[in-house]
Amino acid sequence: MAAQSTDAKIIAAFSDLALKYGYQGTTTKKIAETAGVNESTIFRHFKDKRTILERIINDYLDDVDQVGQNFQHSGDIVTDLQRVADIYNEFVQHHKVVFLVGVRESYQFPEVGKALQKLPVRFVSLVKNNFTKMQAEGEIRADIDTDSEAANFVLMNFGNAVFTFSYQTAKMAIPMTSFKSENVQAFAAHLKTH
Amino acid sequence: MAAQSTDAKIIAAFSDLALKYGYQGTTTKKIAETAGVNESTIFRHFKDKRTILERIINDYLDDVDQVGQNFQHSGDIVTDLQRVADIYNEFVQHHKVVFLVGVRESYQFPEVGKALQKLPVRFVSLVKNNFTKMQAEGEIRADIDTDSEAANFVLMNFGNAVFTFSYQTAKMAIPMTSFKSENVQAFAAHLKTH
DNA sequence: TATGCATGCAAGTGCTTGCTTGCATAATAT
DNA sequence: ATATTATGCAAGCAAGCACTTGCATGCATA
Repeated sequence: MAAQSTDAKIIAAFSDLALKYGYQGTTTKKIAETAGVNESTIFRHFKDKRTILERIINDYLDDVDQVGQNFQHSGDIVTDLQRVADIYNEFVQHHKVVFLVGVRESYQFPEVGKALQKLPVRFVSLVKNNFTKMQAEGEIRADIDTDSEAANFVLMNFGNAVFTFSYQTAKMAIPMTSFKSENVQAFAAHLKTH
Repeated sequence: MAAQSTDAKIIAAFSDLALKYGYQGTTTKKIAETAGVNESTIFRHFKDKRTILERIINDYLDDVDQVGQNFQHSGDIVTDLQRVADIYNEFVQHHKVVFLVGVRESYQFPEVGKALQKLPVRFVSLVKNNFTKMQAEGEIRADIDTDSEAANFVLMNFGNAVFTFSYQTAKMAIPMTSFKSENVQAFAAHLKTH
């Protein structure tokens, strides 16, 4: 294990705790314990607690405008939507602190709420463009409303992500492999030209 | 406006604030101000802050096992799913405090998390039963996987509910009328026998 | 060897939180 | 009329919070 910088240790501890207890429930004392660092050290590295979150948000902001940018259009609707679901899921997992704080505590962090809004916007347009292309190719039906379908698909992925985080302890969450092979597959099959 | 009992005023104030600021962000001082009641009065009516929430959870629990019980099967898939979406939405609106605290702060309230899990379970089975019946009637396709379709529909409604609450200030939320006439309609149309 | 930097440690500060207490007052029920 | 009940009010308490400060210590660099 590579030696972690103090900054990194603090951010890792903060992230761990924020997932479990939320931002408000994450105290600087607990961050210090978890990071194996003195509490005062935290404030030598970060002006205040909020600044730790802001650093994490900045990482997210660096990524969000590029997500799905290198998406590979396969020509098959099922494959494509499964890829999109994967990209969405990986992005959310990678930025789960921002995602969860945004969903849970955006009333405290308008900035996080605003930042998070970019996600559905980007994915809806990604999916919608894909649908339009596939309609032209004759892969999917011409008579569908691409706006509604794209919104539905993103809502489904969003719902699944929130559901997974909220209920992961309860074994109710759908494993990603099943979500793709069953749920996404079922959704995609309906769009296919027949 | 009918004179509200002190209990009711406190619960109403708590609910208002919990929606805006979450449970942790709802202080007894603010509850008192909002309810127009002295802070000490709160503790004469409720053992502690948590008990206020518990009262609200009990109301939810009284309802959740009966939701959708009097659902009227119309025979038309679009109509039926629109009705289900309505029932889901009304239930969530009516119990939004439990819904939101459950989504946001279930790590603090395992009881709320557990209580909330009943919702998707109930709706999935409601929708699935409906699908099975409609397949027998020839209204919807026989070759669909009713489990996946029901899960997708509930995920979509859940996602939309969370999304609406999180982003209602940002004008990004989908109005319920559009959600029904466009999103639900698109979903349902795919299931129909052709 | 000397200098600077990052950290630990211990103490503490001011604020907010949930919650309590004792007493005065007014309305309500008997 | 008397007793009971509900409330307001003011003060306060213990705990937890984010954050600060001063000093000692070790480590790396010059």
